[in-house]
Amino acid sequence: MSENSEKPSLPKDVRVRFCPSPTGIPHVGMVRTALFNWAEARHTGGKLVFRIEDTDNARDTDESLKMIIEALNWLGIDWDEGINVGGPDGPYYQSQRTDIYKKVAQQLLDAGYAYESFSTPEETAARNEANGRPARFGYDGYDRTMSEEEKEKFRAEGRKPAIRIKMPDEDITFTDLVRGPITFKAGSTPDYVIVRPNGDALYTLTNPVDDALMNINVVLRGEDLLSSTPRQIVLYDYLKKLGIAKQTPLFGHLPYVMGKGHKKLSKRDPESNLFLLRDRGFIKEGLLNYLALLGWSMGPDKDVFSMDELAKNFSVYDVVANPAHFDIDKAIAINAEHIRQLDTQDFIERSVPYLHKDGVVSAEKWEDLTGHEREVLTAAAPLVQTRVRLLSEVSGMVGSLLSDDEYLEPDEGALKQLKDDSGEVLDKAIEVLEAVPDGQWKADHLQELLEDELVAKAGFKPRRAFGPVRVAESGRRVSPPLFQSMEIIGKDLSVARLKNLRSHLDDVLAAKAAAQKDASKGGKKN
RNA sequence: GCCCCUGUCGUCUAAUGGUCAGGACAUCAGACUUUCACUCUGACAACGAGAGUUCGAUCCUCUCCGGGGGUACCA
Repeated sequence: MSENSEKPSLPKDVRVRFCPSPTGIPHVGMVRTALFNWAEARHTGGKLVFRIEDTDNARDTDESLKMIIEALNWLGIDWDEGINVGGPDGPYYQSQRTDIYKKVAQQLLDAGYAYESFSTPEETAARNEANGRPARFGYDGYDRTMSEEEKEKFRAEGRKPAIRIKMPDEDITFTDLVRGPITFKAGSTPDYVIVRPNGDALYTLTNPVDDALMNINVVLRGEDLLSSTPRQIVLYDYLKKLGIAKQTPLFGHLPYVMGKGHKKLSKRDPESNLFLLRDRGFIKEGLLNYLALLGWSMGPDKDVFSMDELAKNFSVYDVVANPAHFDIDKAIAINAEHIRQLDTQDFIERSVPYLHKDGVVSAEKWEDLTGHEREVLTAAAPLVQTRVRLLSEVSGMVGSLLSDDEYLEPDEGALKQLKDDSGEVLDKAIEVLEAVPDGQWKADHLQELLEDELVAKAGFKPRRAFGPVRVAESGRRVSPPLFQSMEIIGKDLSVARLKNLRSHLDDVLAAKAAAQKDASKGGKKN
């Protein structure tokens, strides 16, 4: 869709990958990376490979791995080769590929592209300091020219070498798919370790080797990996010479997702935790849509779209390079749009787990609900769908409709709706409503009746008239539309609630007055 | 220190060598209304600074400043 003469064009058969390390809980930055890779694959008709980079035993956990897979499944981000689905280049767990890395490291060594390095980090730092270089100068290449005799001496002492890649002394340039041409100056990237002295291959080796073996030709990853690109480019050159890599992939570095202030969204931020967002009531469509907006946009006037539209329109060339802040309010607003777009039945079924968690219904799944629950929810769904922005808000809206309590304790906001004349309002409402024949207990009729009796005849302002009735029926200041609610609740319970609020009214008003007095004293507790 | 990325309303972004610099979220005001929402109307609000190129720069170049990342035997 987009063109950019400064940027290289994509290969015919795009092969992208998503390769997380299974550490910690899935976070939005990770999901956004997965999403863009997915979108690029779907847009171009290419393939998405899903690999797990579990080379860091200390931090990797099975729990994390399960959560990542669950996250992708929930979101509907699917892949073509890799974990669970297999493919021609497996295994797709790096922990099962150690022999491959060992062999490649040896080939690199034999070809002279890599060398054994006996210097410990401490020794390197000490040399830097002794030579007047900052300790952070990095590795100085000391072992590169070490003679065989010296190495032999170290081995005799029982020292084991790390393996380092030789970096050429020249500028390294590549054209980033999102940032354009980037040049790293010669000498700015030291010889780096690919295998630890204990034989463990590091990310620096495993990632490019697997990408090469899995024939990945487009790498879309986080900006944090940008500065490791020059060393990978060098490694690819070596791998190509060894016949291991077909090509150097194209790189595109996606901007960070930032949290508050100028900090990368950290795992401690609750909005970074995918499952917390889901618990909060984000639906996948809304969350994904919002995440796609972080660093990309569909066009001037469109920011609510589906996954299909994303796949149709996405292009890595349109990704912007500057970091984006995660704005929970906008995320919620986008989510609300998607909730409204849901088919009503779909909406209510997706709400059921949240309702169950809040103790509002008897089961986790729609199919397991009672007939009465389903009936009420079906009637209530259209009333609440435009009134919630997150699925977790549904409970508050339908709670009073599903409860069979004959008295609902007014919450704090509801208290404010109750005035000195509320008793008269309730008396009148009870009188009028008790006389309604069962067959006429319908929202329209109730509305007509109460408007007539309370407003027109009794002269109450609508707000003053319906406020107390609402409080009686819902216990809250905010509720779904009153008359429809009363229809759903039914005559007996509706009237019972009115009567009960009426009989509690004096106490409630007294308590309210006391609370106000308290508050005006300074509001300090203890 | 050195290397690299980045800078348009508070936030996400669009567009452009010449426009009133557009939209969305948020905020505020209003309409609708039985509450709250939905919907609609309106308001507020941005090109980090300085040079240079140019008839003209938000856009091109340079410098500075701000922010971020790297400089690991993490990824």
